Amino acid sequence: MRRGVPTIREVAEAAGVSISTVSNVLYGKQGYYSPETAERVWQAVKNLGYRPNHIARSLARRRTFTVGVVVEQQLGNVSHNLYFGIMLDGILQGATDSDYQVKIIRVRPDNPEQAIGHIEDGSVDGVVLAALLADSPLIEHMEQSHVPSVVAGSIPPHTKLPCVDVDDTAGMYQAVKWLTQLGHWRIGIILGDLRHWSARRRESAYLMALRDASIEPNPAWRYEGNYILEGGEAGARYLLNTHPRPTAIVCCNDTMAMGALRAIHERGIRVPEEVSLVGFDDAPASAYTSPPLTTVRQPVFDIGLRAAEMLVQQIERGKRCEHNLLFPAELVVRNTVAPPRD
Amino acid sequence: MRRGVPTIREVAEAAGVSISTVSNVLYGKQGYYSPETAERVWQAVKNLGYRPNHIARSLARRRTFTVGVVVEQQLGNVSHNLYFGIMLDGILQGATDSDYQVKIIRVRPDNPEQAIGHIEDGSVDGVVLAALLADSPLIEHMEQSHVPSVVAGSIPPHTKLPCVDVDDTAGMYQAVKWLTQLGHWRIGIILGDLRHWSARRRESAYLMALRDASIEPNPAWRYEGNYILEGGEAGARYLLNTHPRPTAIVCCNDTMAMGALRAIHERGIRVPEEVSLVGFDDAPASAYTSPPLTTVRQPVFDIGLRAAEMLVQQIERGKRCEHNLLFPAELVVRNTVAPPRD
DNA sequence: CTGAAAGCGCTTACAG
DNA sequence: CTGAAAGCGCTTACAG
Repeated sequence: MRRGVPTIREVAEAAGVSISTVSNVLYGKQGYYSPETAERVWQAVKNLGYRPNHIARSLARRRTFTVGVVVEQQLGNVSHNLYFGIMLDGILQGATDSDYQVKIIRVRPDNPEQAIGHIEDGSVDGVVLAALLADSPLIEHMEQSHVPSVVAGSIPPHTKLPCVDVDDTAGMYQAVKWLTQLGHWRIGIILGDLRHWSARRRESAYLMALRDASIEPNPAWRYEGNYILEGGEAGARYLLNTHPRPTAIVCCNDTMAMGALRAIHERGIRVPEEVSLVGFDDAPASAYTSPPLTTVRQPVFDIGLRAAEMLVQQIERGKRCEHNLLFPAELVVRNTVAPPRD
Repeated sequence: MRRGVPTIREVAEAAGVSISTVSNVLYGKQGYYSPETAERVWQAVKNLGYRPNHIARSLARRRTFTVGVVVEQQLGNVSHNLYFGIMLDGILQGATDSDYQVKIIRVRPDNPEQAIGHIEDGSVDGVVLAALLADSPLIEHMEQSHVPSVVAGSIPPHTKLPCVDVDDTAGMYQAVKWLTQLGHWRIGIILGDLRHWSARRRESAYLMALRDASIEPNPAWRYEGNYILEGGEAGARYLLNTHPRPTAIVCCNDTMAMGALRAIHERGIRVPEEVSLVGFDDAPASAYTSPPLTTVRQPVFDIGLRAAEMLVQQIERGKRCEHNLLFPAELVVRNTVAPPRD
């Protein structure tokens, strides 16, 4: 395996210098070598097709220049939602801009210890914890850990770790408040997976907005979803069977709103004339549903990007970033909301 | 950075044995140590919270137990399509099942050399090339490389590298043939990004199916798309403005079909009564469009999974796998296709 | 400006 | 069964 790959030693021999010198010119250390030496070294590098071994370099420097992205292995994450892909893209951008590579660390629900092993085994300089579950032991672990971390796409209430996320409380509050101002008071909700902080926070914001409008929340209009299409569909079916049924339904992400839309169509109910619908995320597809979905936008790519940047800073400055970063949510008005008819 | 992390030396001291012995018990080498020794070592490991350093281990063994996933940084990949997320999930599964970690290697169109550097710098034992562009220098490079690789989600015509993908030629052929059998002959196509082999192959299959039905392809009914929503929308707008317009439109992926659906609705044209529509992928959302999308299913997760498995085998057996793996495509009939009316 | 040497934290023959 | 030693491919003071 990997036979015949040239090492720094062979470069040194070919250039007729020591390996220290090769290393120095590779690093461009000013004042450590003459121009002629550099020239010979670069020639040898080129002739041999030499590339520094990243592993050896990492061991010697005790820095790997790679960050880990830790993500739960489960529904609603990678495979069922563009959310994770977009965030990963942002993280990739932020990391590679600083010349870090990225490794995926997947945590299996039944075996978080394995993930911890991969975080602590020296193979990454830091990790971004992506949309972790509320009961994940990872966050408590990372608070004690020597390896730097930042939390992205979720804000555990009491953590000391730096977090970057959307202000979903404000976003959801605004959306529900707007519905109430339009005259809706029978407002149903299809919740996200409540193991996520985001889902819990969005429910709280919904309740707060109702209370502030002096509307008593009706438990019959509350459905526990899971952030995926099927959950949205089932949720809408359920809500549409309540009596009286809601005049508006808020979904805690757009994927569920798409599922809900299908169930609503199936019943022959018109959106927004007979029922209003609002989502959360502003996923790419949300402008393409019919009718186009009114939703709350969050900057998922930027969340990933900034999380990676904060992590890199933390790694390089050697101390923890003290502030959280909360992006504002933005209400995106399209065509699924209208005042109630009755 | 990472101060205070215990090393094998400290474990050895705590257990009162040599580091070789520690290493041997860690590896469980039969017959290399007494039960009592093992006991003392494990105690020390536990007390100190020792974890073997993965980098040091990699250097010593010249094996990193990590595979790279190389993916183009660009539209239509990660952020715009669930395709990549699902494939990544499959790769993750396949890799972690064999205790490999995975690193993302992103190739920037303007700088493929950088990606090659990350492949060849010893930080991965092998790579899966995910949905590479046809003109990517990566595949030619990997054919010469010492590092094992498998191509996933694309089949470059003449490569010696093992490939795993769907048989999209058969899938597309079947779909178009079916349309012709229903009586369609004005069949438009919204192509994928033609820099992908998949897009080219699907076009060929479309043409082949037309020819086999003695239908002359009309260049006016051919639109070059890009695998994303906007392209599908623009493509449908274009096709609906041709005279006469197609009675059926085939989209080279579901994401574009969703875009097309929107443009069609916007024009007040009914699907499938006035125009039939077929997609490709069977993305999760495709059962949720209205009407639900008829499409060609490909097993994206399994493509990723098997690609990773083949790669691991190649790494461990030390020799290249000789056969490609072509999953059958399956026509999924939902509600967007009907016989033409005229 | 240059190079010998120690060291990064492991593994792996090898000798005993 | 056990340990001293060499080695993996680099980097980094340090002496000259």
